[in-house]
Amino acid sequence: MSKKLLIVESPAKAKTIEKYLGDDFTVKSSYGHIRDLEKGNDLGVDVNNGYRPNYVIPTDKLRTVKDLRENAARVGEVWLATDEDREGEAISWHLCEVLNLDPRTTKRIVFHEITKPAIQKAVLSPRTVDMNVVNAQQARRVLDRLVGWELSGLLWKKVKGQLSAGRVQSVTVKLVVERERDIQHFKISPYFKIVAQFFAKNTQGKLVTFKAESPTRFDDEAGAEGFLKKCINANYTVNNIDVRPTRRKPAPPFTTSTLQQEASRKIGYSVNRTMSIAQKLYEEGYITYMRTDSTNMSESAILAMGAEIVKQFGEKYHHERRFKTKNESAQEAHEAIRPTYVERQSISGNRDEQRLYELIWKRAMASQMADAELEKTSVDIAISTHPEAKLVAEGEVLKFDGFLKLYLESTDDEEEETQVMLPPFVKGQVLEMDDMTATERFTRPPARFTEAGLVKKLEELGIGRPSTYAPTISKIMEANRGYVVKESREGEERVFQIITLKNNQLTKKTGKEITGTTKQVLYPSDMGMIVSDFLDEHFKKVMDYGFTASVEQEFDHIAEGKTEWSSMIDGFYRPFHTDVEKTLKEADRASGERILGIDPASGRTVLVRMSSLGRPVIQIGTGDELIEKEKPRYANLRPGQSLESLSLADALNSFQLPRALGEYEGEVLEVNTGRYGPYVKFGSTFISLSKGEDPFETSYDRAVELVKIRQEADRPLGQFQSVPFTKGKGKFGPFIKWADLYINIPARYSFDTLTTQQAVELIEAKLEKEANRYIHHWPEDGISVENGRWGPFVKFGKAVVNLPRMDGVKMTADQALTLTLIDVKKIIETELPGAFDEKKTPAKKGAAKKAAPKKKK
DNA sequence: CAGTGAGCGAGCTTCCGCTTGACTT
Repeated sequence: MSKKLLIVESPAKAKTIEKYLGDDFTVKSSYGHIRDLEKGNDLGVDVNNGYRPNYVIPTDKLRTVKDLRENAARVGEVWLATDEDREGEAISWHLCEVLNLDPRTTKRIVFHEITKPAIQKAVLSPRTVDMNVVNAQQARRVLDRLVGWELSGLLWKKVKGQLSAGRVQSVTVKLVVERERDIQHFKISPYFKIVAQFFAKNTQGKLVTFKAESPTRFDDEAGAEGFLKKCINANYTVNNIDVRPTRRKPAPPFTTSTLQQEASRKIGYSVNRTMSIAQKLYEEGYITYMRTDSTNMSESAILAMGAEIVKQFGEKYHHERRFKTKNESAQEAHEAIRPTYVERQSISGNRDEQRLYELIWKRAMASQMADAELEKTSVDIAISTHPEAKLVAEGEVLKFDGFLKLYLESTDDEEEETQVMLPPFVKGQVLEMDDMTATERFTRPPARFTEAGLVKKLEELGIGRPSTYAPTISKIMEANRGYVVKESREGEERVFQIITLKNNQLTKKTGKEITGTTKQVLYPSDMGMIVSDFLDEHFKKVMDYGFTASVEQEFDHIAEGKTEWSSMIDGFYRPFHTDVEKTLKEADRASGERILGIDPASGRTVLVRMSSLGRPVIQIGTGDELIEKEKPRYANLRPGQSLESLSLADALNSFQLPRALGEYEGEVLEVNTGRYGPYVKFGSTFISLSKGEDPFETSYDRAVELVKIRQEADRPLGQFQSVPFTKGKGKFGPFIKWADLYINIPARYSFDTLTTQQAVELIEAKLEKEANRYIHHWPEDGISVENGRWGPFVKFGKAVVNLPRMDGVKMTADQALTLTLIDVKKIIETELPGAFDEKKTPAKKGAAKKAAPKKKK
């Protein structure tokens, strides 16, 4: 009975595989990597000694490793079944190192799909760890550390502390910066397009209208007007009819990147949201693994989908397809993202989960369905008075829907034309025109990236991996040192000309439209631009979009055993490190400073720059202009302004704050902007302006309105247990404040007309819930066992302690009820050793525990 | 919470890629 231990990367996978393998194997998970380069003050790599890596087990992996060691000791043999890609091979090798296994003899198996036949087959042909592939991973890891650590360290000295740089994140930021500049420098030019509206009879003999457009466009109004003038008193005849059958093919099933794009376009999810919902679906067993670069599906899945399509739609709709992954950097360790059981058309779960699942199901099914067949019609219309010109009407008819029955891939282009059906025509047919218009249009600058659009670009460039797309996007948008911000901005009004020809009369008018409106798109911050420019100037090679692709090729050579990994790293590192040293010595601090001109009032220099706090600032007066001990005047940038594009006039405008608005009820009213955004000051009370409100525009009336709202909110609504309560609107929506308690007001109540009676009900309900929160409560010990979102947990002062698991399973509330104070103290003692030794207050313990992981390197 | 921002300058920060659970508004 020599049982075997099989180690995979994902616990969800472990569960499934254990089911397929039967009693011979125990299957455990490594939860990804188990060792990493040491994270100290040095590089964690010995650059003077063949780049020897210093690997350690991170503290949060100690438990996993301990568990694996115990399991390994219990069995006769350990098998490694980590993913078949560079990282997976390395994890297997690290497991050998940590579990004292010989990599030359330890059995290593791989599967690209988690199906019973695939796994049973894999077990029959084990191999051993491929050290060449492991070395390619070590090279990847070491290179990323050297680049990341040295560039970040340089930024701390030349720009600001806390900043980060790396092979992936820095070019990602550069993409956003360059796109923004392309947009800023784009020259919008107007043109006129000509569209005529005609009448014709449809197949039922009913008169309908259709549109035809001139293929020629005009650069100016005179040209467009000339065209229309020429059409006065013209006759229009059908000159040529071109009918062309076309086909459309379904897109391949989802990879991580395409899932993120479509979930963003079709249901508006951020990449993070998509991934966390997909993770949930995966853990529930509804879909295959969600971090993949492959469009391949298992044979059994292809068969099952075929059967389902035939069953639901008939044989005609079925077309078996196998998709080749186009992306060169793909490592294809997993399948495409597909439903595990195609018969399951919908799932239980919350709305988000259902919508994402439905998207995945449809996309996978559609990929095995027949082409859609269309008929495209193009009709040329001759103009009697204008023989060298023509108008063209285009239409499209769907002859057979095929895969479109289920799924149509979206595009980023907003101006997606919907299908137009044309009436039937015969050659020579005379058409009656309703009107013809020349409308002024404008060339459009490239669009800013959405999160998912940026992921798409990264994938095209081979930068980053499926598991890192979402974290990379989050990284560059991090709150305090964001290089990139996601924002929606309002557009501007634009006037355009319209010339109409109707009843042989020309008329002109102007129209208005809003242009440049954006929704949840990525803008570079000032810091993003400064850092990106700095790195680009001094590290051309690393900042080149092709850098990752070229080092990937070198990693491939290592994996094939053609190159020794440390010599590859040496070839990169020597010149790179020289550049770092040189930049450190020679480069100026990067502050993005720009002189805007002279302040007419004082005659002093006006400039913008990044302050040492990492905030952009406008400054008046510098160096010699200031008299002794005098400080320059400072002002902040307003939302939407940037260091790079701020004008002198806008800069001077910002010095209008603080602005006195007058008096109200004998108190001074003033508007200003502070650390927490713009506010109105009323005597000694501060009232924040609502989001997007411009302090430069705030009127006296608006300020009084805000004061009144505040006074209203502060007026007690009533009393409960002789303690007054008030209502207000906060970060998390409307609330009632009673004593120290904040109680959310649910949407079913009307905030404005909330009665005292209703408020009391809400307070009572909250108190009731608070009471139920505790499973045990020992206030004198500062200990409680409470019901949390993830089940029961122990609270010790401010510290949170998890209850021990039984075979990895969490304790239920009922089980927690049986715990005594002694039991709970023991649990705390194990988790927080020495918690009861000294005479420290529980609160201090909590603080100490929180600080601990940071200090321990 | 509410007008900072050089100047003097301790000691801190950081990478990419695998994974999940984290934790108590």
